Amino acid sequence: MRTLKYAILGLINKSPSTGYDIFKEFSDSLGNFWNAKHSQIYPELKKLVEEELIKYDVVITGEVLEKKVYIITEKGKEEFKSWLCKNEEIEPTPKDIFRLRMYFLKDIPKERLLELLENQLQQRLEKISHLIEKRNAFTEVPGFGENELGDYLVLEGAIMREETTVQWLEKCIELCNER
Amino acid sequence: MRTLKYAILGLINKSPSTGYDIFKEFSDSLGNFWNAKHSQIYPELKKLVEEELIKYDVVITGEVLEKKVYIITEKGKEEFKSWLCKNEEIEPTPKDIFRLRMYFLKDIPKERLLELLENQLQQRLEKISHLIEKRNAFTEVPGFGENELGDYLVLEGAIMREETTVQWLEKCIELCNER
DNA sequence: ACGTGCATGTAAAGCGTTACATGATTAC
DNA sequence: GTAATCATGTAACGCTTTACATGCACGT
Repeated sequence: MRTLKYAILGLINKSPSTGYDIFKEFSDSLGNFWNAKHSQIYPELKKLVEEELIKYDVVITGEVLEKKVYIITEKGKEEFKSWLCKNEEIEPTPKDIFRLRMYFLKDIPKERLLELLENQLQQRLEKISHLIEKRNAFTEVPGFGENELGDYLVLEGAIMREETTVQWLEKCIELCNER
Repeated sequence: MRTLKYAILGLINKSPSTGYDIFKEFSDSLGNFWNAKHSQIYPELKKLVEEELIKYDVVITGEVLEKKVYIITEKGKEEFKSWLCKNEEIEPTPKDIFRLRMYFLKDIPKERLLELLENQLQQRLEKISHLIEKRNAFTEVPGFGENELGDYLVLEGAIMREETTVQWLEKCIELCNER
């Protein structure tokens, strides 16, 4: 499916980037729905150059450090946009180790079970507060056509998703506390 | 991390199963948070036998068809329960191709964008109705200690997750329709 | 001077999907 | 009879993570 290919192509399409820039973006906002390590990014960039979807300029930082700033080609733009407009089946539900554990909760002692649930809850709450901070950086909701709409929507989606997870965890705690 | 190992171990711990049984369970309720193809299951079963966490009896179905019914060993039970009680960091947000597309929505023509969103919405709604049917099979909410509590909780979690996705899609449609 | 971050790569191992292969059972 | 399902496996490929490897730039 080569999804990483299109994720990278999309980022370079937004603005010229180095491999390291792309890596950073995956730990930032994009991390809410895609990510990759640098060991996957650099070989993929090489491949994209071979396919003539991107090219690069070498830029010097400081005295000698060379970095490759990638830019998208016309061919790359076309291929990216054609991918972007494709329809798709919804994906199978993503794997989730914690839910797998909960499926087997009968074999967890009650006290331990509640500890595990509380711990997850705390971690999720912390994550939400980070996400909300990010949302606060938007002074207002972007309108259609504005650059930031994509960023805003996926951030909003991440917050909604996390809040629902919290509600689910609270429900689990409630049901496990019942007699 | 060997998560598949523990998923399989947990299933065999619940009740003796063949490889095919396990495969079926992954397409059923478990599919909401874990799955595997038979090509991954059979080699894993072999490995678990080598590790002495499970063993099997050969049972004849019909005239000649042999099937291997796996059962968990004491060692297997111990290792499974020890895994089950382990605490864990929350996982990075799962990858989601559709959200990746939405992040880049600026490059999708408005009409096409709305088509894509509506299509996702329909698929999610259908999925929800299947999940709700399954929930209806529970005549009442299982209490703590009952066998079905795990099943119920992860099903409930799946429904909540899907409903939130629908709300998010509706929000996307609304914001993309503005002005 | 030293630590953190910037910057780029390769290698090996693990995980997952698709395809290749085969054959019996059961319900219609 | 024939189609769907039960039943079990291997091989090849692709994607992802962890580890190996190196070195500069910049702020304090």
